[in-house]
Amino acid sequence: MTIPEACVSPDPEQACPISPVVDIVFSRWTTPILWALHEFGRQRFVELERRISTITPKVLTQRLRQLERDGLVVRTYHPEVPPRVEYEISELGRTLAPLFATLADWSATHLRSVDQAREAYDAAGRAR
Amino acid sequence: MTIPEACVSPDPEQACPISPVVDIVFSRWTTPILWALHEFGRQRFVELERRISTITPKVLTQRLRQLERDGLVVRTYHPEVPPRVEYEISELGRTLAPLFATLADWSATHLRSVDQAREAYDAAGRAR
DNA sequence: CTGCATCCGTAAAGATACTG
DNA sequence: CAGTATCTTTACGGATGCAG
Repeated sequence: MTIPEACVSPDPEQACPISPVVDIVFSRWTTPILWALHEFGRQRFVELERRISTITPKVLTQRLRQLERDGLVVRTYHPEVPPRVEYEISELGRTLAPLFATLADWSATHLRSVDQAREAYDAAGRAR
Repeated sequence: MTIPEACVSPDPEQACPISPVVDIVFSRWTTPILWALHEFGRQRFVELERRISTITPKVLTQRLRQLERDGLVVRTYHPEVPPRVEYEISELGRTLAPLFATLADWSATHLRSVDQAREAYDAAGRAR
């Protein structure tokens, strides 16, 4: 595991009170994972792996551990043969829903503008 | 510039409609930069550098370019001696304000829970 | 099945020094 | 002042193999 406290900002909070949250909620792969768990409910490791098709098991494990440690995801181990592990969003994780909704709203409204800005920027760059 | 389309998710959107926005708004250093510009208005490169004290000029340049390309920040170059460059939030960037507010709210309400979850997790880990 | 361990390549971040 | 050039370091992510 290479992420635990490494993702804690050293000082940027000084200039930005929301940096800590960003590190927790928006580090790599966390949104797809949380979204999948939120949309499709409790599910097993392989299901998540299949849903987020480009993630590797190693990284998926890392991120799930991180999310579990942060209390956003609950991991349930069933000592059977073969073993079965299920993941689900925690109560704390569920409190992120309005945040994600706001984000989806902004996306629907303004994402196109970003694309246009990029095109304009790139076009101007080529002209120079 | 080493970031442009490299930060574009290859597929995760498939499993998460908000991934694109996350890549744009919450990549490294972007929130401190946007926050500083939002809080203190238009300012020069050095001012930003001093405010976000741990960022290096190289990375600050990279991120500002990225934000400019995405249309979230406006860069104004004054051809004087010595040169003067000013950065400010764009109109599009300003539309992020409610999003940041929601984030700050969540932080105020739930950040403590995350800390507690971490402590509990680490304590249990040591016990094992 | 679920994961952990390891090695490895790439690429972003960081530190430092230097120009127009 | 506003960056750029260069080098070093670190982390990420892929591939493989193996254990419970």
